[in-house]
Amino acid sequence: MRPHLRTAEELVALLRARGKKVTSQRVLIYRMLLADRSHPTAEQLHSRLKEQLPGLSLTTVYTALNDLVQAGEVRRFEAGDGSVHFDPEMRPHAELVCVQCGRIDDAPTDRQSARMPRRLHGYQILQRTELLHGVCPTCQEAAGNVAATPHASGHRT
Amino acid sequence: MRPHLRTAEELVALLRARGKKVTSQRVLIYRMLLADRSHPTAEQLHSRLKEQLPGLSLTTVYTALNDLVQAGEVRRFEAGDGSVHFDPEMRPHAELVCVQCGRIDDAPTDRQSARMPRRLHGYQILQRTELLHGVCPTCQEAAGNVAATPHASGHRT
DNA sequence: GTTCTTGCAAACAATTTGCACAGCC
DNA sequence: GGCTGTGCAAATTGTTTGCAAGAAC
Repeated sequence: MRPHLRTAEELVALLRARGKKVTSQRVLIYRMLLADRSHPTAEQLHSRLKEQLPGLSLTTVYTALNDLVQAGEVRRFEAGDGSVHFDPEMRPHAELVCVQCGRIDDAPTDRQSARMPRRLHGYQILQRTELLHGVCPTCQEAAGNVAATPHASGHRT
Repeated sequence: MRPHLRTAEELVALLRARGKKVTSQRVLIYRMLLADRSHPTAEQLHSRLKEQLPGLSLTTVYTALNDLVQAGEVRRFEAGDGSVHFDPEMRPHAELVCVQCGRIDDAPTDRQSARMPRRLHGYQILQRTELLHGVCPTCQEAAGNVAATPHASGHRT
């Protein structure tokens, strides 16, 4: 029992199974998303894809991504500042979002990250999204090693 | 050491401390947000507030909310379908989001919900947001008690 | 051949910005 | 009185929609 799509071939199978057409655009879009671990936005994806397929329209990218999200094969989330990102990794995991540079990493899924109750407070839980906002290593250094070395210095204001 | 604002009076103190002006609008907006556990959007908040203060503009609501978010006194998050919500509860907790009706509840904060690592994967974690997407009790019933009673019936398609 | 997809442009919705006036301090 | 907040309208940004032509089945 496969968890979720991971290869372009599986995408083809999914599209067929859903009565959708397998177009070169969709395959390319999905390939790009799979190969991109940076949690790109629709626009970022589009601009990268245009290099390979100049005629590709943003609309098509949105359509393809939305389809995938609806099919439950791609995760879509907002970083917190309004930017919307896509992630092909559907296994439960947290996203590390840098509030300074906007960079996003997948948090190493260990203990609690794997937990997703089937039911909670009467709700039937289908999916879980965890966002951890903070400062990435790079930005910590850029901000001077001051903040990098936790010396119990109040970080308010 | 208070965790975060909980009363309108504290809001006044915060504004003063930040050199901001205490306007009737801001107090009203914050009061309304505090009294509203439904995780309203800026527009919902605005339309409710207009009943009490007809002249209130949406711009002002946005400004006030953004200020509060920046001050770290209000949480802002996207439900997953594009709608942006605000929540005055800053203590770590998860949001239960109904994918059918859009209703949002706070998940009873127990065990794992309280966990927020200070550091992870090199990141300095500042805030955590957990979204649990699922079907609320009401929508489960509406969809017929079929899905309500887990009988291993595939819920795909 | 029929149906779904693409690409372009227009339509939309949500949020921000510029500016003059009003209100806090 | 000085400075910030408010309200209105216009500007922006991100995403969706309508439609004709093209590709997949």
